[in-house]
Amino acid sequence: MRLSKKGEYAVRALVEIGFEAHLRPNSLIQISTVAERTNIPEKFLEQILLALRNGGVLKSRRGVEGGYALAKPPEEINLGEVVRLLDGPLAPIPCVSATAYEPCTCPDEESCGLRIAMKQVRDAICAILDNYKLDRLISEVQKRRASKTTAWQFDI
Amino acid sequence: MRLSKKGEYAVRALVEIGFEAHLRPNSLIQISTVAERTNIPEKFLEQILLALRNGGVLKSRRGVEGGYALAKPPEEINLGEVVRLLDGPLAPIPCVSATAYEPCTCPDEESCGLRIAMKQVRDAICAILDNYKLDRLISEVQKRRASKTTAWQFDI
DNA sequence: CGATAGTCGATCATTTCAATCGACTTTGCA
DNA sequence: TGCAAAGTCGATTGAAATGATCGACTATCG
Repeated sequence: MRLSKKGEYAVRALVEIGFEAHLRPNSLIQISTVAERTNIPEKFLEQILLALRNGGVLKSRRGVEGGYALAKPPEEINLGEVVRLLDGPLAPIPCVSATAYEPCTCPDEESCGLRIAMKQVRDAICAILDNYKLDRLISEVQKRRASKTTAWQFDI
Repeated sequence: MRLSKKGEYAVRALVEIGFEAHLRPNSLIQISTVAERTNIPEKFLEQILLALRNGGVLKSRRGVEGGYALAKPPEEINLGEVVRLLDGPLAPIPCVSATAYEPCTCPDEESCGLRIAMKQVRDAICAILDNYKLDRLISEVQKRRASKTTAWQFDI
């Protein structure tokens, strides 16, 4: 039931890019900067950001002063979308996928026990990720980062 | 976020074995029979049943009239246990796994957005699978199989 | 023109997955 | 005792996915 590195890096990078957008609206951030800050191999990250761009989540500009930015406001980007873009369907098995259904090899899909259970798992995963908007995630992150720095700031 | 074939086959086979136990208590069922009924490659199924046996979910007897049966009552077998046995941890990423934690490459685990979101996913998956007992699953299956056959039986 | 930065396709090594093979052991029964 | 049925076990295989890297190309700005 693992998320791939691509899916993992995509979310981590997106949080960083969204964070930057929050600090400096209308700015662009470079692949190399994102790679540094997130600890993601730069060349690999390149592929991932490109996929996010082609999927309409990011926009980019080439050349000097170029870089990436969110293609839409963070409240319109949800994690389900992002993970699907890089990892494919969220469903644990294809016969319970709403977005990429494929039949199973079991004798009868209607009464298949595995399917009954995995349908519930799929629904639970989708309920979380399809409703997790980037703005909410970023504010969660911000809250935690803030409580780290202020911890010693007030401790004079 | 896929379940492997092993995990898939394990649950399907277990439902079949549990079903048999319900119909004929104290009986053993052969690999070949399970393979036929569930449409699972026999030699592959062999590996899986062996793992379930070594994991304490099934018991077996060799030789003539040998076969497999549940090692404990179906209300003591949960799907989380079964899936972990064949597929490893349920968590989407190792840094949110309770049973197999491993650190991440992100700069700060505490404030990592990916981790915040995936923790929730992990909890949701575990809440479902660790509480899904085999007896409940089997009765769900039975209900659906029954409604299939009686559909025409009453339709005289 | 030249530096910067994204784009794109190809390639690669490793691991995982799904499955199969063959030899072996245990068991029950004739 | 010997044979057939059935589980056990280790090795191997082929294919695919994964994670990553390389190098050439293109757009943009000053």
